[in-house]
Amino acid sequence: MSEKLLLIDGHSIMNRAFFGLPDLTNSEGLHTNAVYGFLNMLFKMLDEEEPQYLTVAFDVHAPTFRHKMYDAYKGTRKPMDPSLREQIVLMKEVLATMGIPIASKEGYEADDVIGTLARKAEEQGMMVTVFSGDRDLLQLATDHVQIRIPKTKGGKTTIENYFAKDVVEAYQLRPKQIIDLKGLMGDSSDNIPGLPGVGEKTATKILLAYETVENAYAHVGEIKPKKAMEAMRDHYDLAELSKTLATINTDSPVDFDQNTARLGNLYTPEAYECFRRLDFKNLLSRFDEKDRKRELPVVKILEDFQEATELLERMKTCPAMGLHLLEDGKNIYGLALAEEEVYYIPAEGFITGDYLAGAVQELLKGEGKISVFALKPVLKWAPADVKSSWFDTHLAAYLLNPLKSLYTYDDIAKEYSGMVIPASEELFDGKKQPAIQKMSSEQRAKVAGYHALSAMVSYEALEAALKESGMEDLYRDIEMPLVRTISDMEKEGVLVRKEELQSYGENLEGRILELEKEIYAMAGEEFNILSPKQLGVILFEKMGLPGGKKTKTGYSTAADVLEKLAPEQPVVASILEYRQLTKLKSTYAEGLKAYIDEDGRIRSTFHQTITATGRLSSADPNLQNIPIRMELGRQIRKVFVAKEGCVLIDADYSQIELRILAHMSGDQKLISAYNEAKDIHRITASQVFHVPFDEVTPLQRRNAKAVNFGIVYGISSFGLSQDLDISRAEAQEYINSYFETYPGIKVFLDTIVSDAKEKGAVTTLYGRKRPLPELSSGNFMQRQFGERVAMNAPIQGTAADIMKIAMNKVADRMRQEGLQAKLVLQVHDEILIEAPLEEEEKVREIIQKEMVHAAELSVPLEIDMHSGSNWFEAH
DNA sequence: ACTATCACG
DNA sequence: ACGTACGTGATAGTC
Repeated sequence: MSEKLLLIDGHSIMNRAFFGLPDLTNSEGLHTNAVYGFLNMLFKMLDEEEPQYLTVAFDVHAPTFRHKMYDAYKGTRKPMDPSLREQIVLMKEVLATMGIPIASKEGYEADDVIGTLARKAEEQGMMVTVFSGDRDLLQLATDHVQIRIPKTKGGKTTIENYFAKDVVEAYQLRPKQIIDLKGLMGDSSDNIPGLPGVGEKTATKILLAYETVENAYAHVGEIKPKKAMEAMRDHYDLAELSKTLATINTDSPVDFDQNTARLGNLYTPEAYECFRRLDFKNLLSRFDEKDRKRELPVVKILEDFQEATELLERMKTCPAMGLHLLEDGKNIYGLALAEEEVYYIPAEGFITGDYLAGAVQELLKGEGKISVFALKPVLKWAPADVKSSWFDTHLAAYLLNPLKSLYTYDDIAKEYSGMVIPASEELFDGKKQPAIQKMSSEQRAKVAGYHALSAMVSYEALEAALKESGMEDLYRDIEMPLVRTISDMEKEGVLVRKEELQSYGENLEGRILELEKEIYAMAGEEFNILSPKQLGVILFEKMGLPGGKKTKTGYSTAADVLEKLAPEQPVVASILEYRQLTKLKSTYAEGLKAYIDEDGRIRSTFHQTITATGRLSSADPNLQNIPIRMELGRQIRKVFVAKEGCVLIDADYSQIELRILAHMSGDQKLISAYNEAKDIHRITASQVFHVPFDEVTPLQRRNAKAVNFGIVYGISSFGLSQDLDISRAEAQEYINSYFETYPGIKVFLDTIVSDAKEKGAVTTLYGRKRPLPELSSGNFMQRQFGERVAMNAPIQGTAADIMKIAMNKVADRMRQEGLQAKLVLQVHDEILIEAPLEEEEKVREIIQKEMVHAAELSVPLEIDMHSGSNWFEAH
């Protein structure tokens, strides 16, 4: 095996970190995000590449005056952000403490230094990995030189890897032709002009035909797209210049010296002190030889009763442990505990599931730190008040990055401790995890043991990261206690009248068959009405309706489209009703029936780690989308009932998001509006359209309401125009006059967006963060989307925070005051409680007080509250 | 596995 | 010139 050199493009990687991470500062107020990001990526590369040699290249001067020729010619070069400039100085100091060599050369760019070192190392028979964010460097790729480029997509960073063959695969061009490519298409981020009107597609086509810029010019008359031909003919000097600018000099006066570059011990006392001073707490664990080098422990299976009980006894006083209960909601199959070693106790023989549940309950009483991958299932078996010595790694990882679709024990361990633990797929041969009953005992031990191990090794770094990003209080005071609240709520479930649900479905069936016949008759043939494809053919081809294409695959048959297209067509009305009824039947009547437990209750799962904004989500079944807007659908709510002797109490916040907007923006006019009037949409209409409050027309109120919603969603004239079915210009006028009326809102939204661009994330009142990778996208649409998300997420997220606080308070008080009443559902701004009749009054007082005072804003929080024997009545 | 549609806040 | 309102989950159809 040949030795390997890792070459890092210092500026490029720091630049990415600087713009990609929130603005971190240490206790002295020093900005550290770029340094921190660089170090994280450096360590990741070292772990993956395991090189013997390492060098970081920098330009001599910051900012780099690369491409002087062109800068002089164009006179545009943004000066470097002073904070980044300072961090580059700091970075070099940090690297020095770790003994990592820095390469740079007066008069040459870092690219040239990297190119030269890569070539020389390759000539010495080494493998080379170049790590940079700059695609220019692809020209350096060979069979032995790999270029690795980090790429952020959907919030997570992946790395693209290019040997020469990979460049060919991705670009259809040899690495050297990347220079020609830039020569033709330019590179705005590098101030390379390129030819006007020539983009990647055209440039590639030209190079596939002519190999090089020079040869293409020699055949300039033959160049295919006429525009490109003219550009080449008239601006060849630009192409030549661009090519020169894009060329990396692999013959600059630097030498690769094995002795200097050899990788020694990075974890020096000086580096430790330096990391500590910079508050890089979660990087400090790398200095601990034991943690860093620690190999994957074997999971010890304790089948012997004596051994198992001894372990459980000993663990009661363990200062810190990872714990994982292997269960599926019905049975407990085993318990894993991790400290120095990892143990698994199967529920077999004398050790029953109940015994293990009792053991967990005892362990939870201990003083030591207990870290779990997911607390909720543990609390279902062992209910208890959440203690501050407990830690849920899954929940913490979600707060730190709520955009991931999945949080797995192996990912968390890798990211927050560096330990590589086999993923679940590895244990099950690439397949998804089977039911626990179907696992072998070794598999059970590993699944449980690895979860416990991951929790054990990850919690310190997670805790430090939460603190660093200002989410410690959110985690401790809101999210962790909420685990208990949700656990209890899920366990309780909501009572459903199965027979009534059944007959509701049967009633629908009759009308559905009727509609089906009608539609077939009008269409002149039988077809599948629910197939957009078949329906499209019938409506737009056979029946000749004015069909506008809309979706990727064909005609859109969405309800709003059909309504606009043919409001008078009876077949359209029938189709829409058919859709509505089949939806009610399949999703609600039949769908829900399948979830009714033995005791007549439905137990949904409320996920705490799904949404980007901090809301809960409900699944299996989803009880947060039970119909209400249409009368027929709304009837379904009558089957959700209170049990004998109880009543359902429903309470929902009144316009909580708009109130939060009023508070966060501080707009005096909106704040006073809330302190004065009951009907906010009416008062908005009155102020925006300049009419007396009592003379607001229903249409004006409707429009004002739509604008209010739009503001919360991250207003756009297009969206508003779609919603109100008006022209974009009209929508824009509404928006303009709204902002004139409430100037504070405009300032607030503008500030949020510019803040978000600077920090790469937005924050709720309670510190919850929503990263915004979309804002740095090269795609205009994506950026536009990012701006709307930036406006919406703090508002929606703060509402979610407040509701979570309220739920905790309500549940706590009901429990503490010895009431039987229980939370049974949450629907974002609404909670549903089942209470014994004799507790109704007391519970209503609790709900009123705790929901309204969950937060003290500059406008009052108000709720609507109703009781009834079923959900229909109570809402 | 993906798309289109539609239920909710 | 682009083509969008923000956040979810379930179902049926299609590939």
